[in-house]
Amino acid sequence: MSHTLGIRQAQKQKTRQSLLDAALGLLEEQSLSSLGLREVTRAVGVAPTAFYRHFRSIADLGVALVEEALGSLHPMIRTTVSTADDHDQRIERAIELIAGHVHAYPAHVRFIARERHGGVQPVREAIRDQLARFGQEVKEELAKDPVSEGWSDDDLLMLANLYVDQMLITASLFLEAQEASDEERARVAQVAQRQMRLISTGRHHWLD
Amino acid sequence: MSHTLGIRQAQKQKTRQSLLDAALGLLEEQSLSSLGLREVTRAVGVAPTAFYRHFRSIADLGVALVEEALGSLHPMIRTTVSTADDHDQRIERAIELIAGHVHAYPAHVRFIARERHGGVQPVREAIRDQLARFGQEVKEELAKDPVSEGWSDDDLLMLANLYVDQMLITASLFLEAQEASDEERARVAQVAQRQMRLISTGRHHWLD
DNA sequence: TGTACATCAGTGAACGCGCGTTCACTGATGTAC
DNA sequence: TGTACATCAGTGAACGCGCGTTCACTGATGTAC
Repeated sequence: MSHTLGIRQAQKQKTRQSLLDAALGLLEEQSLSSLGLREVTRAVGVAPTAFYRHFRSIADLGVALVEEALGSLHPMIRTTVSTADDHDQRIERAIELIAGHVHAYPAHVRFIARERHGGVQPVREAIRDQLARFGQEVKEELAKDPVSEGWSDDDLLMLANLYVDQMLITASLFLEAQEASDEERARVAQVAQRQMRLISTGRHHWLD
Repeated sequence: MSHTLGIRQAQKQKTRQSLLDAALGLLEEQSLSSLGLREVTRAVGVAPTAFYRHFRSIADLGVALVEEALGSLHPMIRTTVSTADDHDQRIERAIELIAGHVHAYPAHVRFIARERHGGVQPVREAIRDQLARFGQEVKEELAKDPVSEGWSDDDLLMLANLYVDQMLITASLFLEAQEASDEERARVAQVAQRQMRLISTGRHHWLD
């Protein structure tokens, strides 16, 4: 049978998760650097001092949120880049995947977009590290594609990071379009698709 | 002769500018949404209440900072995009211009990168509006280029916004590289140049 | 299974502090004659 | 040029409030026998 946590551990994890969830909710309308510890505990319904049983500080909680928001995305990104479809179909599915993710986890996406250049250094660094990993992973998948024959390692990474940044921009545009109409969302998808296609066109003629 | 402000008006503008400068300095290490009014007035050396003679709120000051940071950039961007050089030279000069701007106004650049997705809505909107203007202006300049023959208006704007986003990403990378070595800055410049060139390559083959 | 002790997640009072905003004020600058 | 009044940028005291952090605590859960 699977390892079962003790009652105490299970309850602790539950409270910790509540703190993360509450913080994420409160961050829809402010930045991490202005989020208060008491604000978070109040939202959860525990004493302010309980916070310290789980995190050293708000910055520490922020780093945990980065892991929660990006940690599980690595396999998803790998498969999306590597699937053996036609190139245009691959782009289309990538955009759909981003739209779906933004729809399912809008608060996480907003958090990453906001704190990527935000005022809390450890959180910025955690995001930068995760994005660098994405870049490496996309590069590795791109390297397997026959189109990449003759490409230098530097150029593959350059292209991979271009794709990663483009994904983030697209996610942030979908986020803005969330509260708008279906038409607006479709428009965002179409523009994002054509930008990706233009980059892809550049890729195919890079060594001309 | 030019219009001279009264002593009172001149002094008022000076204090206002001091508030903006002090705020920008304090924002190197935090976000606007956590910046305090008293913090700003303390840094300037005026009473907290003096703040209200110039701005309704910190958000209001933030909007003024957006104008200061981006307002004067419009002509600069137009000339950079439109100059009649060789395409590769144009890219090289654009990257140099960004590097120079980041070096001359690091705090302004950091402010825009940070608050573009930050926690203060009016500021986010002001930045979005300015960037949309940049997009339009770049589009208009691109339209004059013979390479754009046969392009739809939508596609021109799509490309223009791709360039604008790429400029911001590059600026933000230069900012991170500011405190690092010359080599690091050169590496950023090289990667940025090749990304721009790849986009440019896609542009030349878009209608193939 | 029952008992005696250890652990530790969450409590609640207390602290000193800086916050944003109000208000009536002052005194230098501006204006009308 | 001089005078008398108006304007208004900046002041300083006061307010109520929520903040982060400390501390000794409680009582349910865990562990050893």
